[in-house]
Amino acid sequence: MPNIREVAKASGYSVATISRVINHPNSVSPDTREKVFKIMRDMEYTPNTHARGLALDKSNSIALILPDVLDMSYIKIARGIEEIAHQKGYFVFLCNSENNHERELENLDMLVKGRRVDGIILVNSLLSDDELYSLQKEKVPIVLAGRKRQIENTNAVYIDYARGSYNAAKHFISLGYRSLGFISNKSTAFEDEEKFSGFVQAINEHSISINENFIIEDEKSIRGGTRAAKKLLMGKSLPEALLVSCDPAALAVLKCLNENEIKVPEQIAIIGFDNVDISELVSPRLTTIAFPAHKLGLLSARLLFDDIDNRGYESQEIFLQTALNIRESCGHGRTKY
Amino acid sequence: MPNIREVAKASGYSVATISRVINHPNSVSPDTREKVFKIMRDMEYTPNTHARGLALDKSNSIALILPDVLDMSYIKIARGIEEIAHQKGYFVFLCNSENNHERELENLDMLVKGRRVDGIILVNSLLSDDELYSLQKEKVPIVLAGRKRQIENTNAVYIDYARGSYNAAKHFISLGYRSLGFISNKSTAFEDEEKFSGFVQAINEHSISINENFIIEDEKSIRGGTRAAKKLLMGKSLPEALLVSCDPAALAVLKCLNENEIKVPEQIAIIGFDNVDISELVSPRLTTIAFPAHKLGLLSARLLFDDIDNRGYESQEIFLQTALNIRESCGHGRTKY
DNA sequence: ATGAAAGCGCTAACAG
DNA sequence: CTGTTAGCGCTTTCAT
Repeated sequence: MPNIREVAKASGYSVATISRVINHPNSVSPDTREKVFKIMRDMEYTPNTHARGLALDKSNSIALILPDVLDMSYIKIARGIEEIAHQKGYFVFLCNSENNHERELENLDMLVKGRRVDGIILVNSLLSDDELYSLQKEKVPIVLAGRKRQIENTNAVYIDYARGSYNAAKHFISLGYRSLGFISNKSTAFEDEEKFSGFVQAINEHSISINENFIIEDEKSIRGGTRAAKKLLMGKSLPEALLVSCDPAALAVLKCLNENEIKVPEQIAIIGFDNVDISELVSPRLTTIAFPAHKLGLLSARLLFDDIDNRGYESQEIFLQTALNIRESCGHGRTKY
Repeated sequence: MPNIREVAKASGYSVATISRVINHPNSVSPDTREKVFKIMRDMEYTPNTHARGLALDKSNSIALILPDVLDMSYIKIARGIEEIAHQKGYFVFLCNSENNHERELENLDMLVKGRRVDGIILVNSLLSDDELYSLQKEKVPIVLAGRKRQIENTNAVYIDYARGSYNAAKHFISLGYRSLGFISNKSTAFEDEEKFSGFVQAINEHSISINENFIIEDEKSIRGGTRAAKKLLMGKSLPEALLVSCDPAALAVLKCLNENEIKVPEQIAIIGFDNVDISELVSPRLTTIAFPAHKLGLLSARLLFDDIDNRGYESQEIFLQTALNIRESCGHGRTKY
């Protein structure tokens, strides 16, 4: 693997000139430029990123920190980010924080101080305000994805989860349901609190009372959904309508209800969250709250690169809304009572 | 952000000593070791990876190249890899080749020559033997995941896709089905050829003839499955049993059949591929060919790190078998005829 | 057990 | 437009 000195030697130019054609091609005569490019191609020269990184204190890479790599919604976000990064010639470090606060912090430290990433996208981060502040002090561009910005001067692309479940609950209410249940994800994530709060808000606006037996918390997964459904079925009565914080769990609930010969939506209406691909393939087709995950990724990345390319820009906060995908499981079209 | 010189100054030791406590803690007196560690902690010192990478020609990072980040099976692989890498203190570059040969090559070049990754895991790679050879010449540890090794001296963890569909087809045949169909993924991927070849082999062993109308190729997705199902339904007759190369497509086929009031498995039996989580939540529950994606990731990573830590080891080839998850859609338990 | 200094490959002054 | 060179932060001989 040749280095810049060998390219210089082979081309008859100096090291500085080679460096120039790489970094400022216009500052060099067209003639030398072409010659040098040709030689670089012939020798299959690729600049060493470590050397360049050391000299410029820049890595041409960004970090993406996800709470859970196996969650399809996060993956869609990742995809959007990778797309933009690739366009810009950046590579992305994939970090799975496993919803673990400590691990997120530890990774961040290595990434920022050690690897000198040029930017960071934190998806549904667990960081406290203080931690965010000290990250800011490192002067590395950040964007908070999925989470409302709580501190000044930071880019954020926020998904209005609360509004999403608010709308879903409202939809239930408008269809005449008065007894509502909620299955939430067991986690400390900000996102999950929000989902619940939107639900509660809708309920309060209609002075409907909440039956605590219909509020169940379990793992964000198929298993969690199954367990929650079983718990629900053990009670004396069922809610008329049920909002489930994630589609996989919602699908599991659907399945469980089906096995117990409880008709959806006739006996109990259901709405899920996330619009997982499969949700329209089940029967009844699952009504779900969709959020633009891919777009979230794209926007987060753009915001980040705006900041990287042009530090000092004013930071932005973008709100993204969810959409209620009305299908069959919510009993839309039923006669109100 | 302090550098090693400042730590040296603050501690009263030389730069060399600081470096030693970081890299060879035993080559230094216990006393200084403790002192220096403390100072490093106090100053929140983290070594600069670029400088270290430059000096050692090592990056403490590996590259993971995937054909499609949005495919759940690949993600499970990625997860396994990330787990091991994190344990070893490595970071992973996530690269989406988008099933694009050119892009895979280009990324590889930057990654190996530019970023000096310490190892590469190629999942279902599109690389030709020649390309693989020249990669080998760069002396960077490689493991081929998902794909049979075709060149000498390279680590590979291979999934026997062919055997998977062979077994599925055999299962169909043992249940008495004689008219079989196959919906395959439209792609140039090695994996997809294999799936088909296993199917063909099973058929040939029983001198069943193949009806070309029942062999359909479409996109590896829900949409592809839907289109394929429609095409099938437009024909005069339906096969008795259908093998579908991926679960999302299989689920779409199920749905489509259901809408057309064709009973599965009574009128047509179905087996999918990949064991997507949701496949056991639909009705009828989807029989599917599962492969150990997470394990594949784990093993690939271990093989890679064995090679990184100890170059010169003999390379290994590991075969992983699929498992036929028999559920309802294949008509298992029906009376043979 | 510790220190001094060369060198990893590249970029950006600075000088011509 | 091009060349010379210091220096980025770290590791590792080579001394002591």
